[in-house]
This record gives sequence, C-alpha cells and structure tokens, in this order.
Amino acid sequence: MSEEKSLNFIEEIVSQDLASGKHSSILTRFPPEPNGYLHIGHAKSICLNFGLAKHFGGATNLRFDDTNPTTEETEYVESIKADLKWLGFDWIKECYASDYFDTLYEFAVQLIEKGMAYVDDSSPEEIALQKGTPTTAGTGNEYRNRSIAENLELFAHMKLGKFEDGAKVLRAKIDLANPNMLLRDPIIYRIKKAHHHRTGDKWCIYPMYDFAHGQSDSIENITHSICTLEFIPHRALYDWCIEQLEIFPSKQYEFSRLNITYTILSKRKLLQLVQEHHVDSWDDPRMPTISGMRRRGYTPESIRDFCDRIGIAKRENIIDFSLLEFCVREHLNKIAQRRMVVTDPIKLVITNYEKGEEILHSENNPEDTEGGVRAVPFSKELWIERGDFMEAPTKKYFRLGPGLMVRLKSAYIVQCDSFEKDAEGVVQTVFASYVPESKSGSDTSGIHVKGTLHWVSAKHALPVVLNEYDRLFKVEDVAGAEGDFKDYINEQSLTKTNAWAEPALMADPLDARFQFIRKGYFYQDTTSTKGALVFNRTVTLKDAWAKEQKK
RNA sequence: UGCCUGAUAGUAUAAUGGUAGUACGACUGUUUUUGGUGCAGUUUGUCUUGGUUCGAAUCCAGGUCGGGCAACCA
Repeated sequence: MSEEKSLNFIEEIVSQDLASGKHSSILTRFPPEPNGYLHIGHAKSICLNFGLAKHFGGATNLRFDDTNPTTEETEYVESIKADLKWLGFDWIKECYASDYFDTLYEFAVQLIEKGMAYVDDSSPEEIALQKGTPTTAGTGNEYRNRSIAENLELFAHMKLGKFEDGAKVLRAKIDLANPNMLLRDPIIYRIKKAHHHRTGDKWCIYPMYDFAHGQSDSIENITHSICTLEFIPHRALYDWCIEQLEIFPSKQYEFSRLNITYTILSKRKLLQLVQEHHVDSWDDPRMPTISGMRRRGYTPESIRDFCDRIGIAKRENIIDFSLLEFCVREHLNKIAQRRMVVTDPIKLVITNYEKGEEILHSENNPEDTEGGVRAVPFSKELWIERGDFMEAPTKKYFRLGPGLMVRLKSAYIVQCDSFEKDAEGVVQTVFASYVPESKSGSDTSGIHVKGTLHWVSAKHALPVVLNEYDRLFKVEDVAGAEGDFKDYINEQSLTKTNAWAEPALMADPLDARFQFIRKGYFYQDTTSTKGALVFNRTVTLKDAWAKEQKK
C-alpha cells in the first residue's frame, strides 16, 4: 500500500494537526439526523469521516443528531445503521444527541447565569423582524434585558411544561448587529410538546442544531467535525458556544456536498418522491439512496470506489452519473456470473440439427480463470433477440440476416437461410443451418465470424421478469432547473419486461451478481421468488453498436 | 446594498513560487466466442485585468461570474 495519492485539503489539515502535536490521535463522527434514509451524498461524507480515521489511525463515532422529535423515527435509525454496515464501516461508539439533553440543559443554564442567554416571549414573526436583514442591523426587544434570575426561572418553567409550544424561546445573547445573521441572538431552545423517539415525553423543550451539534462534538472529544459548505456561517456560532462553555474545542471543517446529474440528493425531496408515490419506497432501485442502490445491485465496493474518485474540495460540483456507472461496471465485470437471457425473442430454428438436444458448457466469467463453467442446454429451437436479426442488413451489421453467419455463444456457428413473417409482416422465425465442426472449444471449421449472439434453448427456457431502469429525471441539473423538480421526473424510468432465461438461473443463489451477456448487469430483486424470478438491471453494458447506430 | 465562500479540459480532481498531471467522458486503433473486457493512442484547461518575481494556477490588488446567509429544520 505505498500509494502516493495526494491528500485532499482535509487530510492535509489532519496530517498537520498530528504532525504539530495539536492532537495525538483523531476522532471523527458521522452525524445523520434520523429523518430519512441515507443516500449516495451521505456515502461521500461517510467515506470521508471513516476514511480519515482509518488513514490516520483514529476512530469514528456514529451520532444521531436527534434534536427535532417531530421529524425523527426509529425506523430511520435502524436503516441508517444497516446501510452503514452494508457499506462496510464500523463505528467505535453509537451516540445520540438526545443522550446529552441533560448536559445541554445545564449548558443553557450556565449561559443564562453568565448573562449570555435570555428567554424571549416574541412570536417567530416578531423575532424574524427584529433580526433585521443582511444589510440592516437587528433591533432588540425588552426581553433581552430580563434579569438573570428571571431568565433562570422562566427557563426552568419552560422545561416543566408551563408554557405552550412557541410561547417562549431561549436565545443566546450575542450581537444583534452582527453581519452574520446567525449571530443575531440565535434561538437555542424551543418548546415542543412532542414525543421523542428515544426520550419519549421526558422533555418538552429541545435544543436547536446550533446548541447541540458543537457541544455534542465536544462531549465526545471529536477532533475534526466535518460538514458541508452550507454550515460555514454556523462555524462562528459553533466556536462561540464552545468558548463560552469552556469545553473541549472541537473544530469544524467544511467540504462541498455531492451532486450527481439526473438525480436529486436532498432528503426532503427524496421523501417527497416516496410520499407522493413517484417511486415505490425509499429503497426503490431508482432512488439514489444506499438502500435503493443496494436493491438495484450496486456493490459496497463500487460505491466506496466512487467516493474515492470524486475527491473532496470546497467547490460546488455536479458529478456525471456515468462515473457511478463506470465504478459499478468495473467491479461487477470482475465478479458477475455470466448468464444468457433473451428479452424480445424471435425463434431460431436450426434446420440441420438432428441431435434434438445436447448439453454445452459456458464459462461463468471470462475475467476469472477459476470461475468454472456451467451446463447450458442447446436444442433445435432457440430464442434469440429480435434486434440480432435484420431482414436487410446494413454494412456494419455483424449479426444475423439472410446469408449471414454468426457464432452462438459457447455453441456453434450458424448461417441464416431464410425467415418467416406473420400476417402483420413481423419476423417470427429465422431458419438457419449450423456447422457441426464449429462447436465451441473444438472448432475445426476454420470459419471466422464477426458476431457472437446469446441465445436460450426454447424448450428449456425459464420465464423471468426484468426491471430495466433509466434515469429518474430528464434533466442533468435537477436541483438547478427552473421550477418544481417534480416537473422533470422521467415517467419512463422503469420498464418491466418478460424474458427467457437459461435454466442455470434457477439454481443460483439469491444474492448472486449477474451479467446477462450483451445486456447488462442484473441483481435479483427483493420481490423475486423461485417461482417468479425478478431481476433488476443495475447498469447496462457499454454499447458501442448503439452509439454507432445513432450516427 | 452587507457578510461569508469559491473559480484549473465536457465533468471531477492534483500540482502548495520551478515541466499543468490523473481519472471519467469523447474519439482512433488493436485484441476478443459479449459491438463487453483488456491494451495502445488522440483530444480539450489555469475566469479576467494589472502587479511582485529570473520564474505565478499558486503571492498581491481590482474586476467578473457561481454558491450560501434574514427556519422555534438539520
């Protein structure tokens, strides 16, 4: 592992902190709010935080940032843990911001005692108004001058539930004219008589993000607290709280969040897709969620590889979806079992094949010499792809057409003699003759053909269903497009197709990775059963022919 | 109008005052019983204007353009 890969700017910082002795070891954290499922954007953060710890010999906490009881659920906690494990990461401690509610309350009391916080009775509208605007200073109100004793008593009463939701808030007393709006006496506690997924009804006041996150980092002795760019203005508050409270000085660093073409990476929007039934669920294979990608057939290795390749920086970015596809193809090419499946079939009759049937053998993976072979039944009548026959072939067409020869993968070379159409003029059957001495592995025919087709013996064929996915949105930059993102949903993002498969698939394990030769990589869907096999297309193969045809 | 950020091929990312490199994409060629894979090659870039310097993507000043900031969300 003598990799000379250059460090990203955060690795650079950590490296310096370690070299200077500022820290003797590092502790990072991954802090999701359990209000949704993890997506590929989280994977970037996960790989960064866990990767940093791994690289520099530190550790990472998993911390649920659960300070808003109205949006958070245990279901999400469980899914987040499962996704993290699946991705291959282990946290050293499982933490919850809600475990710190008592401490956080004490911190707030300390602030009040220092005269640095006060209870405000204003409405949200009044507070917003009094905050001013980015270009004009805020104005105070009479509550700002309450005595410490009164604040202490009111805050205690807030905790006891003596006031209704929204009646009062606790605010840090900082600077109403600060150019950073977040420092204009931010709200640090609000009243919410809501059931919390972990603390139940113990609390009716909850700390705001800015009064919970930095302190949680500090309580856990997090050395490097890494978040996305939109938190840059929060850093001043983060530092302010730690300084006032005189607690462990965790430091916040920011990097730019991930964007990918033709999809969205916003929990809020993804939730909307689920709730409004544009997709079936959080783990719909079209979703950029970890669970969706898993169900679609992405491997943890390919996702980690993707996160490695995209890099970490502070510039806004939008990564081509094709990079994700490249990463998953690269991994799957090495591990996927090759199988033959025909989706849009026409019959191929081998007129001079008198044996009736025989068992042939085909390699499971040409990339893996140890991969072995499987038995594939061959017979007089086969299914081949409609697209592999052309009545009047064009010049560069390497497939079947009147007079043309091709190899049937792992079987024989055949030559098309004639074909038959139905009443509508649609080709139904192609007649061919085979070359007996061209048998795969013992070919003495001396014939060289340009094309090789996949096929399935008609009488041995297994009916299966294929879910073929396309991009979820019709435009590259969905978040940046005018208007509502839902206007750009690709209504044709899922095509269900009936197909014929070779019988080996019946015996394959549920979690096997497949390449259906010449079609793409496939993975068995969670709804698949032995009686009704269903496969999700993870990604197509690169298709130089399709590209050629577009010209 | 204020504050905070950022700007290197189509997309990302590196070079930290000394040869602008890498990956994906695109395009060629080659190998191949997958029009897949592999291999070889080509292609395109430092936002702008000044300054400092023997030398600037890098340092300085001005401009331009992008993103963020006025939730009792995180």
